[in-house]
Amino acid sequence: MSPRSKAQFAALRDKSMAAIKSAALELFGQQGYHFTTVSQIAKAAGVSKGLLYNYYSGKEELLNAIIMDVVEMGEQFLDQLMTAALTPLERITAIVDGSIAMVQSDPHYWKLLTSLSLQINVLDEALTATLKNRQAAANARLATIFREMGYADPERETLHLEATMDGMMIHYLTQLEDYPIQAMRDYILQQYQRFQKPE
Amino acid sequence: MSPRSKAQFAALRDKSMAAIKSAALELFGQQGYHFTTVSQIAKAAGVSKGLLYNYYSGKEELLNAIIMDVVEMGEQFLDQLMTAALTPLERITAIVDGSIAMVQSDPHYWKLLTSLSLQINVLDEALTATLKNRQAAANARLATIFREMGYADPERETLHLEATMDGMMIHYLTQLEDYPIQAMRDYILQQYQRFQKPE
Amino acid sequence: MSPRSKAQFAALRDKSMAAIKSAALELFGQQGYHFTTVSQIAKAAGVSKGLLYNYYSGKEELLNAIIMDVVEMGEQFLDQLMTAALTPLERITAIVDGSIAMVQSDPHYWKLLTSLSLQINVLDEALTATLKNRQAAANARLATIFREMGYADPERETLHLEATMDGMMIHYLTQLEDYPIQAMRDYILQQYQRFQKPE
Amino acid sequence: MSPRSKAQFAALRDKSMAAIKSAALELFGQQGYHFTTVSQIAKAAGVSKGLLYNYYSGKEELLNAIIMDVVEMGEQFLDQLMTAALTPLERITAIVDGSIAMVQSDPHYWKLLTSLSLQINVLDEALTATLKNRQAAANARLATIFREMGYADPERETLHLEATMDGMMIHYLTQLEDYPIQAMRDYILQQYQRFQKPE
DNA sequence: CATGAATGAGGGTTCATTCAT
DNA sequence: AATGAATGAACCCTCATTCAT
Repeated sequence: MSPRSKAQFAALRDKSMAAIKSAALELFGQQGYHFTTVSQIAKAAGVSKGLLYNYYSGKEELLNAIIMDVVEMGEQFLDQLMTAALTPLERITAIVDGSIAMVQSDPHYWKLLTSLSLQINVLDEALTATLKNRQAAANARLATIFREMGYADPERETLHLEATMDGMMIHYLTQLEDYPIQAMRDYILQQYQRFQKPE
Repeated sequence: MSPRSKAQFAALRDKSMAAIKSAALELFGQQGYHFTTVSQIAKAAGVSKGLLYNYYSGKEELLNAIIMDVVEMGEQFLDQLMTAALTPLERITAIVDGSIAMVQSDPHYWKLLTSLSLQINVLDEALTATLKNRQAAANARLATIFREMGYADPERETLHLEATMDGMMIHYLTQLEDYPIQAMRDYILQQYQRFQKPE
Repeated sequence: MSPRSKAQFAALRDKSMAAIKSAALELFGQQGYHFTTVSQIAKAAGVSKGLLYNYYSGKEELLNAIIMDVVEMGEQFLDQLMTAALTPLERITAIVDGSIAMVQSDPHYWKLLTSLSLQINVLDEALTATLKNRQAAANARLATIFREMGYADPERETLHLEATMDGMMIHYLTQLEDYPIQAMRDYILQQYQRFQKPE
Repeated sequence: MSPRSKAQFAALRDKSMAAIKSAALELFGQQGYHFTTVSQIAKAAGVSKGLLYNYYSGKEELLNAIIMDVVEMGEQFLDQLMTAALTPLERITAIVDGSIAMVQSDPHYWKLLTSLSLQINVLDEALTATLKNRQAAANARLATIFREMGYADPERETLHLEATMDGMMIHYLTQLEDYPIQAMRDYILQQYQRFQKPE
């Protein structure tokens, strides 16, 4: 019936949406959310401003879409890791190394995310709530690893690892090659390697 | 009719500048840097926009001035702490507790500062460089504490403490009363309490 | 596989055009002409924007088509009334009551039409001229009623009735149930009932 | 204290606000509200767009301000008329003639107002409510005239006169010199001249 | 006949900054 | 030292319309 099939329309749409998201991610990461204009994004994506607004209700929704994409990528990473046949220590090592790799491969973007999470009036409440829930779920999974290792308070251990990792990350993001990230990584993992399960 | 003395002018000037900085700090903290307008600051400070521009070349310089104030406050705190008659462990405890107290007393403001430090194009290069130097100096002083305690690699220990502290802070700033900051504080300090100086 | 007959195509076409006009009428009436978008009309009519532009050269022509429909409905009503076997007073009563009934049955729509007739740059000149002619023709028919009744100046009487009716309508449209439209109707008709044909 | 006195600032401000309102009134009247852009208004007023927004929160508030100005002019006219030493018939004559003169002197503007009162989503609720109240107050004053003349139902007579007047006005506004407004005026007043106070 | 992706000119609005006094 | 009126560039967003298929 249709001159273009549904699938053709969908392909067109998906392509444009992906181009827009990709351009926005790049620019938000490089310049920051507030300093990036919708015009810049449209131009970088090779589409008109109007088309951008056909697919995203505004600059903020575009940001939300990007963040959700990344959240889901992170969860898939954690899924794979938790279902793989690994010892607890190997899992932790994979998490630490995976996190470092992610941040190293796209530091601008992680600056953006961390910064946004601390800003007021930028992320809308619905998204903030979602992120909180997802974070809690991830924490619970991490805690099972420490429980398996025999830690007395796995939840506290989870929070401690996350604090150290996130702190390390913001220092790395601020200083980049001046920060001894590999040495820090080794030092963090050392503690878990030395841990002896109490009788 | 008698002209005001130079001292009187200086007093007026200092009072206005302080009012401006105070108003800006308050508003930046509550609303974020980008969502705070110069007009709002001037109105809150009880001065005209024109006067604000007499004292500060713009919104950004005002931000810089505020940040430098805080940096100096932090350094004074560290000064007092390092010259007081304390054991190394007491010093570390004071640093940890002092940091937590500061963040708890004005979380909005620390959200702002942390967020800004991760944003690009907001803080100018000169200020960024200054902050880096000051941070390095503070690190060196912290390292002396760990050296005194007998740690094998005091610099690494400093970075580790800072990472854990900063990570904890951003989690606290994001979750506030949902974050068990006291328990984390105890756990962090525990490690230093248990440390045995190698023979 | 057999191609559709011309009649089938025409039926499809008429159905789509009617759906579009109906949707447009509804939306223009509810939201006003300016606040209704072509996309909304197409969606409400269940057709694509492209198809809408196949049938109507744009938003304005669609409006014109709707207005012409109503003009023709009004003329048919007048036709029936003038050819029916009625006394002059019955005719006037029917006109007054018919007008009130029409406006009461769809006040949003009549708000729209009245408002449009007063706006500049919305209705194009050709349509405005047409409306003027049709109005003049209707006036002439109305005047015959008053002439039949023996009024000295039937044209003036026509203008007077129309002014009173239209004024009453805009007050009704503005105030709706707060306006005593039935009492006004009675009062208007009373004057014609009391009129005595001069010898 | 101030480099410009308060009065000087106020004069500057009032001059600009008046220029803006005057330009807006002119353009709204000529082109209609929706077809007039803020840029056009600013240019016609000889000020920047920014200044316009210093004084009016937007296009709509500017419209509201203009409407309120006119409402108050109308009320002043009615005030003068009601306090002057006139017979009831002279008062009515003055109201009719005054209304016609107002509409004749600025037809575009009255087209605008009438059209707006019938449009949805244009005038905000607060203004609509205010206009309703003012209209009711004006009606009450008009009714006192008819009461004084001895009409059995002065309120109804008021509504009737207003309907006829407003209807006549929209016909005049639509047809201008083609509409026999003086003849209509005479015919309307004739009815009141002939009225005999019942015993 | 029918689709909806794509356009782009132009709209209303904001706000850091300047400047005459 | 101090004011606030005035600027204008740039922003986000809308929507009637076109067009390849």
